[in-house]
Amino acid sequence: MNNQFGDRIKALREKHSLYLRQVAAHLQMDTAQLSKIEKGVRPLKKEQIPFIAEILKADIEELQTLWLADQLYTMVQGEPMADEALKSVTKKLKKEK
Amino acid sequence: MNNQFGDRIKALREKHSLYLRQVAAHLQMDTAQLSKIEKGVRPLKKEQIPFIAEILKADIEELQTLWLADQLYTMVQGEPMADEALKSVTKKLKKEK
DNA sequence: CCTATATTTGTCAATATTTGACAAGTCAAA
DNA sequence: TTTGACTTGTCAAATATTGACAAATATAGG
Repeated sequence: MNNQFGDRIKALREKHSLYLRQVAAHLQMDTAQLSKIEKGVRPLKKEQIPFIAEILKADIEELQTLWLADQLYTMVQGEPMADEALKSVTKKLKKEK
Repeated sequence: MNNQFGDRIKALREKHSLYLRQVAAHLQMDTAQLSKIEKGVRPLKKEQIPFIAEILKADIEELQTLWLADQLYTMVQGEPMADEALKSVTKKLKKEK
């Protein structure tokens, strides 16, 4: 499966005993939307990560990583050359730094 | 920059002394479109990779890799957690095999 | 069982994005 | 200065995404 981000924010929300309603309000969306985000049915907007990190008292970078990883995984899954491509991108990033 | 795929198919096309017109016809698109694809302005459809590989006598897997790498790079560029996310996806792929 | 509240799922119009097609432009060689 | 190759710009049509709401389901307390 492939919803690390959603699973994580759901776990954090429950850990803090918050209702969808409360978190959703903080993000200015309705509970239905947030529910779908937790389930991985819909994506959260990148710009909203800091807000959700704030209310869940989570590390922004952790959530950014999970969020990106989900996107990348969706893109490479089932691709025969996934490994090669990932390696190539990693290498290219290193060079640029 | 970020157009390995386009650069490669352009180089191959020139190596074989083919006109845009000829390659485009084989892909059932017009030359303007293919020109943009070579320049990286527009993406080639994934399903078309085998066709372009055929006419350019290229290795399908090579082109698939470049194509995917371009997509991935576009997705991670400028992201602070790009490295972490790439590593995590690579790891996840390994586990699944 | 009934009721209340939380969550999930379905739907759909509005909005945004991508695509395909064509016109018009530049450029280089003859 | 004409011709052919390539590039760029534009725009309507096709697709995809989003936001909002209604309805269904799940869960807990009386």
